[in-house]
Amino acid sequence: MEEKELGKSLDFIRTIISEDVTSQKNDGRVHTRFPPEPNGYLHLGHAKSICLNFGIAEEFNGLCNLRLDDTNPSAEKAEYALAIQGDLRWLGFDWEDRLFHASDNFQQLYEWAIQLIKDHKAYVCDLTFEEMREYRGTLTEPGKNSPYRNREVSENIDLLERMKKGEFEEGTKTLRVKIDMNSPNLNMRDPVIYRIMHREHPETGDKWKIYPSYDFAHGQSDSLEGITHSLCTLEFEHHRPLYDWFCKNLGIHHPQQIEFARLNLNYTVMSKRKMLRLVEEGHVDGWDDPRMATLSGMRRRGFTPSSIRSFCDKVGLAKRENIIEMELLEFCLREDLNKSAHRRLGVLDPLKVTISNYPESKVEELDAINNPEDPTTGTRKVSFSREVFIDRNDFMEDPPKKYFRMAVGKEVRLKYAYYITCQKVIKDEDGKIIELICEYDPESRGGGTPDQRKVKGTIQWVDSTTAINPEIRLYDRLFKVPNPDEVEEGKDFLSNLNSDSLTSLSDALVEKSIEELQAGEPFQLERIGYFTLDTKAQEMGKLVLNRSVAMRDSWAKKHSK
RNA sequence: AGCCUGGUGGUGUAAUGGUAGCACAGGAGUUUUUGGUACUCUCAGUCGGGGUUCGAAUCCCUGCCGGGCUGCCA
Repeated sequence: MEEKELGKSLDFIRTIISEDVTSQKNDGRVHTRFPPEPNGYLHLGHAKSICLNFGIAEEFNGLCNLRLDDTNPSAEKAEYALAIQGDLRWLGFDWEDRLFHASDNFQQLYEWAIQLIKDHKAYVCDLTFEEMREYRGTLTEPGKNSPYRNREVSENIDLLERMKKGEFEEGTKTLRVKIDMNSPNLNMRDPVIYRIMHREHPETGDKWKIYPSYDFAHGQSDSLEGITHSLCTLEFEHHRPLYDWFCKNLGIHHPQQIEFARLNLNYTVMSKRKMLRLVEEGHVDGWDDPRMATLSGMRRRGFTPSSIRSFCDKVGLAKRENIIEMELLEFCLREDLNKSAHRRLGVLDPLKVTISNYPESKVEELDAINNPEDPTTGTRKVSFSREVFIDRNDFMEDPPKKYFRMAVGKEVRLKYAYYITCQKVIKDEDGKIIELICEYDPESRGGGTPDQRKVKGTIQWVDSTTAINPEIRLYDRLFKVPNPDEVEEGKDFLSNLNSDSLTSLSDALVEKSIEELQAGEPFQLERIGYFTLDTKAQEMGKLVLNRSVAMRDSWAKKHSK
């Protein structure tokens, strides 16, 4: 990652941090953290937070921790914790030996709860869910104090200890903190800081029967880890007064919470809840479906870590709600892959071309450039013979004016091979074109002629004697509309699903060298797009190509209007 | 409804009282053995209304619009 250049304008968070460093707040130290809850897979929205937290740490010579925010064992699993670390490493970030869990602090949090009780600032409450809701008041009306609010310190301690031991049923008691039932901020109306949960925890097993809430664990974990700037998304804004309240009343190191707007991408969904529905109801192939905005899905689709980091850098950072256009993501991928991906030849919809003046049994090896953007990658051999295949849409019987590709009587270049001219079109009984009879110019070997004559069209092809036939999957946006949440009365986001988001091609032909590639390794099929081999298919011994993103196509764009 | 928060081209983001800039998208062109890439040019914006000021995207007032909050989720 490159350093932020001095003099470049900083976003509002970096501005705050840089001022703090200048004023020697926290002794000029910068320490951030990325704190996912291990209850699902990481997605692009997390990537924004990851790049922010790790990026800032690096730019300010600080540190960034990974913390698993595991305060609620009902949905959290070790499997997720592992996947999170894998995705993070894949993205290219390193937390060294600083992997922490909120659960590492359960004992300390418990002691702090006792301290709050002794300070008359916390109490055990017997109100049920329903009662508590009634007592809380509403957005416009104040709440009223719980009848249990003034229990004796000793009784509170006794009750909390028994809650901890598991003497009470779930939902029968909570530990609440005594703040202000009249506060306009509902989070301050005596929030619950411990609830009873008779549940195994992935880290602490059955040791605890009570678990701290997010509000009671997050700021304190930040504090214990020596975090200086606690960056989170906007919906935690109303929790900041609570965050501050705990640090102040516990008298502990007080990190600064700063909120930023979360990332939204059009034509997709970015919440765990909605993604979970897509997975559970079978609308996609799993969390790592290549159409999903999860990091695992994007990895399988063929996104590179650096393209995602570049994207996160470009989306900017502010407090206003935003919906980023998919085009920016695609741009970042193409920008990266154009420079790094090797080129290969393939045709999605093969059309046979017989070169009538090419010797029957001759097969020759031609040189093809691996990457014109990087000459050091050299060339490879591709075979050529009398019978090759081109893409069906590279031929037209009645071409429009500026059509540069093949048509009867027109000369085109087969890339890296020869100039050919179509003489004749062969059709089946239904009138479908099944073969083109062409003649080649032996002088044009390699794609150029001694007389330097120009051909406007250059098309890709594959040789019939060596081509292989993998399955090719093309992906489109998952939803038909930019904002899937915009729905008619009575419908939900699933009604906006794009039923054509996956297209599988079975007839495609590609050059043989592709079977030697590793899953995940990006390559370009010239003029078609960037691809990678599907991981899951490769594990099963099948060759499946996922298209990561199509090439920009200004011709198609113009002619679709 | 109350509280909090935010409004800059189509999208996103800068400018912190002094030339409204950058990127993506869109349009036009040059180069090209990818209708790709690269390069050039171009379109397009301060939510409305008042005020303060020599000067306002920026400060004040007011209206409008968006988002968040009534979990023992995070």
